[in-house]
Amino acid sequence: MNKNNTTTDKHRSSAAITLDNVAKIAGVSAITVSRAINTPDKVAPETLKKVREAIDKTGYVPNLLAGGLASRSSKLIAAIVPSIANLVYSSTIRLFSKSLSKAGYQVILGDSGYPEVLEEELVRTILSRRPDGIFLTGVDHSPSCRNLLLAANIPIVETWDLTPSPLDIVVGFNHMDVGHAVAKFILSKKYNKVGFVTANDARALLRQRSTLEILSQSGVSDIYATTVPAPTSLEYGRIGAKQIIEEGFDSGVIFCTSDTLAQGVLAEIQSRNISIPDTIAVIGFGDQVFAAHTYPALTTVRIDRERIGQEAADALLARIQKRPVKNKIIDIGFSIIEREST
Amino acid sequence: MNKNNTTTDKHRSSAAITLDNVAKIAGVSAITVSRAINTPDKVAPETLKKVREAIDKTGYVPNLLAGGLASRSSKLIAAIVPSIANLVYSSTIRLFSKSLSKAGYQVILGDSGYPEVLEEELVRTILSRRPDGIFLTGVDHSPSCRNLLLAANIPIVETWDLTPSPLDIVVGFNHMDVGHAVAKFILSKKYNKVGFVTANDARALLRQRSTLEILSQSGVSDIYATTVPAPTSLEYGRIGAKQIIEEGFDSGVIFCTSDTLAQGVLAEIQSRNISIPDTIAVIGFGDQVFAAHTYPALTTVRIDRERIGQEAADALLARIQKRPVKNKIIDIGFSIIEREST
DNA sequence: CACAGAAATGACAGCGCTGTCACAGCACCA
DNA sequence: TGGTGCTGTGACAGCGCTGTCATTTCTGTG
Repeated sequence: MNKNNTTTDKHRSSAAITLDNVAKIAGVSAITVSRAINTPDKVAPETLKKVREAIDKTGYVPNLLAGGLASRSSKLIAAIVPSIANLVYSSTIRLFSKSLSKAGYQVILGDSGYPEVLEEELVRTILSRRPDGIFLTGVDHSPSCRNLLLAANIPIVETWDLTPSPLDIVVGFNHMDVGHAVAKFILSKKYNKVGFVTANDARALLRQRSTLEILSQSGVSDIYATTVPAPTSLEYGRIGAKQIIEEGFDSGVIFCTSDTLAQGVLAEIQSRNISIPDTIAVIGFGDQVFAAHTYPALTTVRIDRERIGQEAADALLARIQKRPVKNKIIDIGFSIIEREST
Repeated sequence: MNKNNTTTDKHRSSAAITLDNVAKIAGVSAITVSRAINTPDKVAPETLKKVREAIDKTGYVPNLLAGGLASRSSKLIAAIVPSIANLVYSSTIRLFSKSLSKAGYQVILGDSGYPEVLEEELVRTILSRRPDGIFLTGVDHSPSCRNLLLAANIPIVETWDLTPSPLDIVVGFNHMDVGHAVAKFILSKKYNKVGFVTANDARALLRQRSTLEILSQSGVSDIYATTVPAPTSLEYGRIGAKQIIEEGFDSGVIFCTSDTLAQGVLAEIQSRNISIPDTIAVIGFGDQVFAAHTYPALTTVRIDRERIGQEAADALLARIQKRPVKNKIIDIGFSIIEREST
């Protein structure tokens, strides 16, 4: 309330504490305070002590807007995800943030899940903060976005998918391979009919299509499929299951493109008093934390979401610190986890 | 690749496009470009057109670090939440971000859910970005945090709880009232035994305690309670239910401090082939999107999480724009939604 | 037709920090 | 004893933008 304004000089009001104030109090120059904060090993121990005391006394909080402008490094990493309210992405982002914060970077999130906001607009907004790197979900971007992104001249990591020609680095897995693997799993179990509850999302649809591909090659033709809106929810899982059951699906296996959908499918089946997995089996996707604990426990495709975040952070840091990046294409793979629902 | 660097003047490399570049191309001064971007109605239509063309041609993206430094307004709002991977908070944050982005503000998230990171440290980091306002979850902050926050001299909104003495503004509901209301609901249903699966979190514990208070006043003494770690998960719901059932709880109602826990409780009960709600009834908390669609549909306490985000954004904007704030304490209330699980 | 007042534009300084270069002081070795 | 190289510190300019005030041009009115 009162210990501000050492110099009531200017017409601008309520002077916040600046580097200069701290420097004056510590009896050193501003640049020394800067070094004491950012590269303390380049400052003599006694000087450091004086500076630290001055900082404590004043309650100085550095201004990273100014720092970023001067150093041309904002210490900000942008991440664009389809929805922060989707657990699928949040566990990845959580590890991503955590790894980066250890290195002194902060993550700023952009939510691309609002159809009314153009992706390009979002990217512009984000880039105006001058992030030192950017995390993207997916590998499909509009040409204008690609241009913006490339012009920004910062490290980029695309995630959740794979492409032979990433903008910079890509960390993900092959959705077609997932589809094929699930198809083989289904075939090995000799289910007579196969149902699909698929979210209306490019990657989910690809997984479904590639499952179907192998299935029809192998002569499995009793297929019941429905597409539900993205993002997935338990409700849409129930609706999807209801649909295919009413179309005549009465036994076999249902492959859902997310564990959340699968959870809804389980509920719908149970509400009809149909036994799982004896009459209808269910396969999810993602291996969310809850998948192992539903009743019955869910057979699903495990994706190491945390690892995506970790690898993305590592790759970005390597690029930023101009260390060599071993691999521009990082495939984290997947595995089928068999539990009680099949 | 080539249309950069109009002036290869300095030793600094790879010149990005700046306001000055755009101004030169448009044949106006830098400040006019600034106005064309920020206050277009103060610029003549023809000038605006010229400037817009120059911006399009160059692909100029404003630098908000510089802008924020000069204008002393970062257009950034900080939000501190226990975990971005928790849907309870993410739906609030989503609406909060959305409302603010319409007004030209961006939200930067801080995750306070890592016990190894001190809250004070988090707040410092966030404040170093010079946000124009801050969103806090909960009303309990360490004294050092309060000081930091107050010294920042920016609008603050605390959420998810109520207090007679907010730092600035508070948007939430009364957890004790929730407990009382649930107790009355339980009494009205005449359950003989009451179980609690409670997350180890201050607000959840308060809800449980206040439920218990009314219950014991009314002579209900057959109580089975267990506390599970926060954040809540389906798994802990199952574990909690298992515990109280093994302690002898065989009929009545279980009140869970989150819908996620309740979902786990449902699963555990079903896995034991106990009928819901005839033998054991279940009450959740939060009314998450899935609550209406579980099997059986979950009776729960509805909290309008989106409204918390909306009101918080509105209040913050009012403060920032120096409009009067009608109410510093905003109680959004709650309601009990009765479904099939009771 | 002169002049007040609004509308449109520009010049300039400075927001708070850091990169760069310069320099003082000191230990060490031939 | 002089030079070499290191450590610690400071002066200075400038990052890219906007607040402020000054200036010019364009209305409309009596």
